[in-house]
Amino acid sequence: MPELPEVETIRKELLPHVLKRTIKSVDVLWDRMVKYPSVKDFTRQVTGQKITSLTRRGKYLFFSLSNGVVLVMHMKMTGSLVMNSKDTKFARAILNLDNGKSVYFHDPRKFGKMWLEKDTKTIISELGPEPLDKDFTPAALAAILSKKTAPVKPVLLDQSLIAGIGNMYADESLFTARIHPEKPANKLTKAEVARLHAAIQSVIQKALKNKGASVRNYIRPDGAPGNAHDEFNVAHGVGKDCPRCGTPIRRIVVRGRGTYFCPMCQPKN
DNA sequence: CCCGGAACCTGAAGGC
DNA sequence: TGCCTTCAGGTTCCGG
Repeated sequence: MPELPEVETIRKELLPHVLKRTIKSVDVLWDRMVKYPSVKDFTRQVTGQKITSLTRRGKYLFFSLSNGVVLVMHMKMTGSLVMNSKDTKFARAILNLDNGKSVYFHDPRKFGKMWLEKDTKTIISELGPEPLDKDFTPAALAAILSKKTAPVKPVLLDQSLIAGIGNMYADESLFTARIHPEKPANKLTKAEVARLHAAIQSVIQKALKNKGASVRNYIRPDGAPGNAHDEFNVAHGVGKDCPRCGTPIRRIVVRGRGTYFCPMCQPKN
């Protein structure tokens, strides 16, 4: 699924195609993917505007437009942005640019959304720090975890606490830090918090380097897959063995999320 | 506040 | 081969 590394890869690779381009027209092929305003008002406010910047926070993409409006996109589970796509079976919206290129919003599941905001603050203020932010220190993570009695995994997934981590990278981070996903967040030792902090950063950095993980429908703007899933240790690894100790990877459900871990390397106690 | 569950959707995978 | 059921998981919303 598109998490921070996937959305950042989309942003980086889309940028040269869209920066300073004018949106000549918009085709909305699935009306309900526009959260607000109405499709008609959305189209009116976007058409003819120049894209002045493309930024990201957590899993949200922000196209800043020359009229001051911000076009926000969220890929949810199966969304992707592809330049000049030939396969239009799952195209839900198309931005046609003045350089003759088009941005296709593909989304088989139709969970993805786009909408307009007056600035990025309305979204960013609801989000916690990003894993690679300067202010995401071990002490900051410790403060976040100490307030929660919930299992550590859903805390990592809470975007208002930390922005950008999804199911795959939560599992990978907990494996790397050798922490059981159901351990109560406020029960982690200082050493575990330090390991988890380092693990989150290294997992996200590695995934960025590998241009995201193509486990489901995620593809990059040029249509190519990412490679981060090649280096997964446990995520979606049922039927495989732990690369560290050889124990079969187990799948449990934590707060409704499929969760993969090594019962030997990540003991409950 | 906290939690569980449903809703949004449809392709893929598994069972029979 | 084909029908049916279940599963996937980001986010929001609703009820207990």
